[in-house]
Amino acid sequence: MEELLKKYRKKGFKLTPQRIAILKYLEGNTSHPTAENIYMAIKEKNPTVSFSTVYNTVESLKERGEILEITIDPERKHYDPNLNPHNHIVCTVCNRIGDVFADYSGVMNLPPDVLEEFTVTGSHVDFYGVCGECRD
Amino acid sequence: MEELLKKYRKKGFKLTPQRIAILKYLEGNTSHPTAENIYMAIKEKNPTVSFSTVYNTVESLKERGEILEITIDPERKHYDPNLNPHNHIVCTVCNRIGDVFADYSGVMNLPPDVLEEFTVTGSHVDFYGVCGECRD
DNA sequence: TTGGCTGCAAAATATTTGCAGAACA
DNA sequence: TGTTCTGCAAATATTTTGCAGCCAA
Repeated sequence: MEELLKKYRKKGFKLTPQRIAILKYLEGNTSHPTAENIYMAIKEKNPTVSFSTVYNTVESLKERGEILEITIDPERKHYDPNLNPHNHIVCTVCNRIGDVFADYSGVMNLPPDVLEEFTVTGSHVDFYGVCGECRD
Repeated sequence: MEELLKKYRKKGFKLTPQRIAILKYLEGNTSHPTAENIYMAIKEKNPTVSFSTVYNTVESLKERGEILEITIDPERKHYDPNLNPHNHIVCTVCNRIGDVFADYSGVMNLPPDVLEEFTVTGSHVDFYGVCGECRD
């Protein structure tokens, strides 16, 4: 845990109690939380934390490349602290997001007309489905 | 053009002047417009159209499977009248969305743990890049 | 005729921002 | 000590909704 804080201190990321709560919540978190999820989870132990601080902090972490913004749910942004290349599957009923660890790097072959118009920097493969809990 | 209206009439989709304007604007449109784009484009010739009507109509068209909602831009929803299987590439500078016509159906191979937890219904491959105009 | 659509306005939801005070480095 | 962060509140942006009147079928 101290490892985590040391890492951010070293990078010049100012550590306030609110930020520490956010970082601890995100560390190893695979639930792909929204800003509201983070806010709710943190509020329990840190009642004074504000929504602005959560938004400001995730924005800051996103800019520093410490977390990823996931654009798979049209209703709101989700965040993912797992920087290892992986993909996502979203339940079309409850919007829960799961991880998919598989290599789809082969899909980088693009038609010439696209390569002419765009300098391609990356790709995402997203999956859609229905999760076990929603199958009933 | 009359083909277009006939098609919707046949499906029991009530055709008002506002809806006709929206359908004509979307027909063959490859610009992946947002609700605002549609509203702005239509307002010129149809000054009384309201934002609600645009939202209601695209929602209705989406439910009927006549257009697709694109979730590639975290800031807003885009719509695509092209129902043929294809993918998208988004410019990370100006958010412009381009079409990618290529077959990536091979990516449907998912790890067993995911297949156990989800009934997979589909996949999307999205690309990120910088478009010609933003390269300067 | 009538059920569905429109437009207005208001509400709901998500996110951003200005600013004065607080606090980390 | 100074720069950055926090919290509040207000602003902004996107989308949805209630409802009275309208109109396509």
